[in-house]
Amino acid sequence: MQESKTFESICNLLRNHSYKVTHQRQTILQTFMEHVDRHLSAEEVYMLVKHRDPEIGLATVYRTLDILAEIGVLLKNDFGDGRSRYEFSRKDEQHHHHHLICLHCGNVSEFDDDLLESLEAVISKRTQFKVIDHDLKFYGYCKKCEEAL
Amino acid sequence: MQESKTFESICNLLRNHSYKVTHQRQTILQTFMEHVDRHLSAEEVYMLVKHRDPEIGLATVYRTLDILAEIGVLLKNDFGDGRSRYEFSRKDEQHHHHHLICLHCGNVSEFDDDLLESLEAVISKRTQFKVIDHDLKFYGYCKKCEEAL
DNA sequence: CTATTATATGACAAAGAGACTCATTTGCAA
DNA sequence: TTGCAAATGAGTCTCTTTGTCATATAATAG
Ligand SMILES: [Mn+2]
Ligand SMILES: [Mn+2]
Ligand SMILES: [Zn+2]
Ligand SMILES: [Zn+2]
Repeated sequence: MQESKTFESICNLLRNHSYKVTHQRQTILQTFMEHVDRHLSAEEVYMLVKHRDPEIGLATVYRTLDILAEIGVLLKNDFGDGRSRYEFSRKDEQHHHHHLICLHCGNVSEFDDDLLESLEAVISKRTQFKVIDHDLKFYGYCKKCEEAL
Repeated sequence: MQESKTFESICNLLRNHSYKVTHQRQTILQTFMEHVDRHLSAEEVYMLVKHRDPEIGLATVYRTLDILAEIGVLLKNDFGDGRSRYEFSRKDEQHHHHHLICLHCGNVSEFDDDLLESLEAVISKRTQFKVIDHDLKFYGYCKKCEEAL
């Protein structure tokens, strides 16, 4: 049974992993939940969070994002811009979506597809490599930038 | 007509892009050609190069690798270990291979497949995104590590 | 072959993301 | 309410990569 990721369920998830549900972690989580569709960096989260509670430190943001990724609430991405970017992990996706990264404006959009599952099987069969996960990114130009050129 | 990537042809490629063929660039290139199958970081190249010419500076290695990637001689990869890794670009591959990264020992192996070409076409059709390039990595365990666990 | 000059180089400093340190604070279980 | 392990914030530190600049050197013209 797949538990839906409400604020409360995530707090419980923290407790189940014996992490304390601190005021700071709640604020960071709440802030993140208001930007479900975005791919935020630690610094960006820090800025958003500071608006709600200026006392929170950057190190705490880094630590909290790490923990949320570790317990499966967030996904940590690397889009090649020199900083990690986090997004809310959808409750209903067994294997995650792919990313379309615009080489001009940096905008990140998404693409769903399960073709990679079969490719993982091919790899495990053809090579001696046991595949656990994959990461697929497409680089190109978004509609807006393509039209502007 | 595909020119084969000999040492001389790459020197000419540098000249054609109005880059000077300096002693340092030749040494770095020669060193790289002795490790065709590896995915070297700038620091690793620096160490190998220092053996042949201890006078070469790290900044020059960084700059040279950048240039060689820019003119298509090298490919710049990010395997998530916090540093860029370069490899010789094969003359005969229109679209590059994928990488299998071991989560235990960090070893990188390769996998050839052209399934992604068709996926790029699907994306360009289904979304408004103009795909230029892609990057596919698989994470898991290499034969050696899988057996040892 | 020599002079000219734009480019390249090496040493060093600096930037930027993120991890580490440690004194102080706080969640939470007893 | 108390006790204490865990968490926090401020600052320091590490590491990769880029920037600066005085000096050196390919490439080119004469
Ligand atoms: Mn996403
Ligand atoms: Mn490779
Ligand atoms: Zn764009
Ligand atoms: Zn391994």
